[in-house]
Amino acid sequence: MEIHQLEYFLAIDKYGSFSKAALELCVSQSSISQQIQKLEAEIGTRLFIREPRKVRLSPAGEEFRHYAQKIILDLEHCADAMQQFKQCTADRIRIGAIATMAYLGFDRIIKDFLDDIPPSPPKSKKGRRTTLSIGSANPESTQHLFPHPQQMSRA
Amino acid sequence: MEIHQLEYFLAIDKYGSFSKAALELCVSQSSISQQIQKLEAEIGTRLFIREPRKVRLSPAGEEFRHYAQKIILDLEHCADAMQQFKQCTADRIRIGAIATMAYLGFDRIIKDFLDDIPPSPPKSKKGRRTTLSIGSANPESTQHLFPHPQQMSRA
DNA sequence: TAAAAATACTCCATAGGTATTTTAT
DNA sequence: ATAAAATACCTATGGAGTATTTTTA
Repeated sequence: MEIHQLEYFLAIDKYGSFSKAALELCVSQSSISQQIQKLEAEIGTRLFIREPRKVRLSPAGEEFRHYAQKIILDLEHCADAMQQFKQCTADRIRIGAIATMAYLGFDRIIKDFLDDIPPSPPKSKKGRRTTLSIGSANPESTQHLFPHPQQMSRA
Repeated sequence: MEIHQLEYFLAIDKYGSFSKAALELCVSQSSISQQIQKLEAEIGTRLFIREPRKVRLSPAGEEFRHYAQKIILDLEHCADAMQQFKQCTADRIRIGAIATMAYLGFDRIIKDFLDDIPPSPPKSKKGRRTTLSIGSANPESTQHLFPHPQQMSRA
């Protein structure tokens, strides 16, 4: 039994459809189908009754839903509770895109986003500042809009 | 976050050691180490404080344990609850072993086990009976101690 | 210096993808 | 005839293994 199988199960129940659930979860209908079959094989019975236009829960599925919801909810609570301990050892996110994206204002969107979030505290020697660079795959032509301190010229 | 990571986490907490947990779980110490690092990376903080002779929970780990136990317990309850729906579409288990195993009475052990469990109901046409065959990899020399009905001679 | 964890690789099982077929009204 | 699930087949991510190195009381 896997967490993603529980998530797939709940999404199918929510939409009454394997394909709708696939769209919602951004995975293929085939993957959903395979994972549910695997889950059903492990449990030893069908969880869904397949009808031509929709799927509904079998009695076993009804029972299973109860647990699936509880477990997924607990996982969320767990993730929430752990937030307070999260240590932001800031690293760099590199976003690659064709030049047209900058022309369309993609850089502006990112800069505005960065302006919205609180600046990371420049405390520890290991900690890094949030920075933003826009450039091409060729490092030479990269414009460092918000260069790391070490990379800034001493001018 | 994965279920096996929660299980690894709890085993380490139980034994105060990555290696002991690995033994208990029948996986390598390396796998335990990797999975815990992955989990810690996802959560954003260390769950264990590594000391030379033992590991203990960090404050985040203490908090995490609470959730991990709850989730694993729910998963067990779920599995238990689903037992009642299990449809035993009996299939065949093939156990391969060197000839010496039969000499040592392995076949007897299995036969005694089968005698202990209730016979599967020979109801549906798809249902199969529990059977036991002892033989070599060469099908010709296989002794069918409990052959399938179809395979029995008509004598 | 000796234990235990971390790391560097290698392998392979399997989740997920695309394309197609089956199924049931 | 059609919409949806199942299946066949392929790819690639990542879990697990072995061997080795690092760590610290």
